[in-house]
Amino acid sequence: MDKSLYACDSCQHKLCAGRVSLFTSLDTDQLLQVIKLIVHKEYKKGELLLFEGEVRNDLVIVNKGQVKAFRNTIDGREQILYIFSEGDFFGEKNLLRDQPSNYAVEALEETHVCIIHKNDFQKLVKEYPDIGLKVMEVLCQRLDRLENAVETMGTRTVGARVSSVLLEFADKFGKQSPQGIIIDLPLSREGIANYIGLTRETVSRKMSSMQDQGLIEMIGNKKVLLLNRTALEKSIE
Amino acid sequence: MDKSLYACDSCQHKLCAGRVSLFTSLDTDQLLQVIKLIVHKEYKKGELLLFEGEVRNDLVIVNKGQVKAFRNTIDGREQILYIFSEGDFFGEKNLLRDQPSNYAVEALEETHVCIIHKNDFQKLVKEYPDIGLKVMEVLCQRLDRLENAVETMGTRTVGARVSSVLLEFADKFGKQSPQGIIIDLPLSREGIANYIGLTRETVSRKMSSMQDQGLIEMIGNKKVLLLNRTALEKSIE
DNA sequence: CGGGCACTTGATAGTAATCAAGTCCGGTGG
DNA sequence: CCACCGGACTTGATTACTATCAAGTGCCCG
Repeated sequence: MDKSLYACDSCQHKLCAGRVSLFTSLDTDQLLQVIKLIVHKEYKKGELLLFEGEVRNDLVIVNKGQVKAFRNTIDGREQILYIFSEGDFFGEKNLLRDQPSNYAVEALEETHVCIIHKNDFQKLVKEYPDIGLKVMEVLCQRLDRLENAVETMGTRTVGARVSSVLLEFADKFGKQSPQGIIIDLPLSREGIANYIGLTRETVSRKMSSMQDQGLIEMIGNKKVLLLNRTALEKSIE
Repeated sequence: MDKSLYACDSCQHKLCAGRVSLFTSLDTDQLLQVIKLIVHKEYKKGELLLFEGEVRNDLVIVNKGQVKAFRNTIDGREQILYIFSEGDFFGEKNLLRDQPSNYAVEALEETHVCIIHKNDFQKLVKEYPDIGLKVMEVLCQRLDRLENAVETMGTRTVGARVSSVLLEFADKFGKQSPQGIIIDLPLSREGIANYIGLTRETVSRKMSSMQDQGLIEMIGNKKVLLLNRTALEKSIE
């Protein structure tokens, strides 16, 4: 994939908005109209796109890069709720009423976003009801993911938690290769731990033992090769 | 509150649908139109309204009673995801596409529901866009609840988990009284445990210790008196 | 080549699950 | 009205597991 195609420079002229599932129902002219409403912004790794509790009145669409949405918990941990990648959006609650955000959002790498004001977006939804349906669809997907997460977090065995996050990342970030699925991990060990409510040491230990069992193979710290997907799925039980 | 007002008998003639937040934007004539589309159904305690994995094509609105939505996890537990009470609905995913349900739904007590077919509901949404917005709003609330749940389940201390569920139930089912907030527990100890990923013994122990600390007072097994809400909130930290 | 940071590995302690008795309460039948 | 029964809840003892604390180790980048 040539990332440069998605750079914000080309956005302004090509139809970057068309790549976002929200707007797939629109034709070229309509997309051009949408693009006029969009403000672009770029963030470096580690920069905050949104503070926990901040009140905003726009919708943010990730156009390039990755961000994490997280909360600082009362017991001093960081609970990661979502990883948003290209095409994902956040701030949808702002469309309904002005509410403080439940989570902070931080760039995991160089990230470019498209920002659209609540009023403009609401007009779009009224004009093109399909966009509203798309939003609803994404919200339902997000519910699915959180329902799974609640189940995972309630699971008492560490193995099941780590397996489920690897399988989730395999679906979202994995690439098929001759040996198996290669996963580009969006998070560090500590990040993974904060995603599933464990400590980094426990995640580290479990991944090592999975490697010993021949289920996965670690390639540096940022990649994992999933050798035997079905065995990993079974190991959850 | 006189429950008989909400019985399905009167539904057919009075405007039961008007009590549901989904339809608050409609006037009397419109409500009558909606009511024509509704099928009523009743369930006894313990009966299943929906099986895990079942594919349905309608939206179910709880008109009286309470139900739990839950999944049977791979490690043999039951993970409760939601408690739906009067005015809540489920099956919203069916509005978009036919998907198997993520969870089973079981009546916690005698429960009456209103069922509306997907096609009819879609027509309603097109005719009265406010209904679509309401659905979106409820989905966002559900996301809020699950985001909190994920944080809670990631919390390492048992006290925080039990406190958070009591506070949640206090908001949803609590009644103000001179001594404090009286909570009608929708779930047994085991049910609470399955809601927050603990065992019934642990929940029992923690509630006993909270009683010893003067934070709560148990009234039989079905009610809890919340003596000191702010102290309970603080005890989470 | 060196420094720093993320990760791994080891030892220990604390906590919740598990296993196992009891106890309480509501309901039922005499 | 009371005695009994069963299910839900409580409490206790033990075990297993993961967090925590503490050293290392390896890798990436200047």
